[in-house]
Amino acid sequence: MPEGHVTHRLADTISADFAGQIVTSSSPQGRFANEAARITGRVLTEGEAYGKHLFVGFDGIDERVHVHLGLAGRLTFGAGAPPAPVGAIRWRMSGEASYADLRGPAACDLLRPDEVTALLARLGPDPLRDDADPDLGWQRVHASSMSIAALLMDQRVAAGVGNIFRAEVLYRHRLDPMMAGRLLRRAEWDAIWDDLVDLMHAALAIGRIDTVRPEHMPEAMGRPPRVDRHGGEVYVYRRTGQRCHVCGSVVRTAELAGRNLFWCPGCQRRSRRRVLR
DNA sequence: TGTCCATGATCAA
DNA sequence: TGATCCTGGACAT
Repeated sequence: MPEGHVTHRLADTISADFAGQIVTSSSPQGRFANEAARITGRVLTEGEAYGKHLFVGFDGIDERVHVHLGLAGRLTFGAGAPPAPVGAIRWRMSGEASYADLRGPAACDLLRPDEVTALLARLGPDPLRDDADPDLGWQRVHASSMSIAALLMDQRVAAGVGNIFRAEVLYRHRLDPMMAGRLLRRAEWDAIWDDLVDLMHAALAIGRIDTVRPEHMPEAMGRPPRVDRHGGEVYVYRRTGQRCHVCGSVVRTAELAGRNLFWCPGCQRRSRRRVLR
């Protein structure tokens, strides 16, 4: 259940809980058994995240563990010695005082440095990383006739952005999701990028995605709190059929490239700008 | 107990 | 565009 802030948070937790410690590594489910065995007895150096990809390094071995949670994956932590495995645990790692369990990842591999390099070459700038260059994202957006909604899900445009940040950032900038990328102005992209940097850092710090501005928060508008199951206050994500907090229009949804897209037809108008169908 | 669904991405056609 | 993979939670039966 991850967008980029989750992966970065996990990387930070791994570093905080295990860095400098000799770890024990296993694969109760079995599919990562050979690789996991090579980790046991090594000192963990650090966890690091690029977009939705998580890397874990160890002393004395060039390869790094690479994890991508996909839709279903989750990485959880516990204190003390690990209990008997419950469910399908692909990778279990334990340190001096805690353990981590990985379930259902889309990817869990041991990658050589050249493989890591190749993987990172497929990623665009990550709003959560200081080394990100938003111009690389702009180049793709500016050159594309695809919708801005589709482009924001492209990890080469902005690594770590997922369905929630996509929907919410488009809402916050009042953009029609189906507007072609090439019709976006540079200033609009820069504003989107800056907003992603802010929103994703806030989500990283808080551990949930909040995108609603103070003046639109339920308390400020005299309404009861409305926190989505994902854990945050949002404008349109998964609010199909409910009224927009700002203009009162009914929030809509449509499937786009196999994912649910949410938007407010009142605030995100098909404006004077030409848009895709 | 079963089905559908999810903050994702890849692959074949 | 559709099928597929991964796991577990929500919901229906």
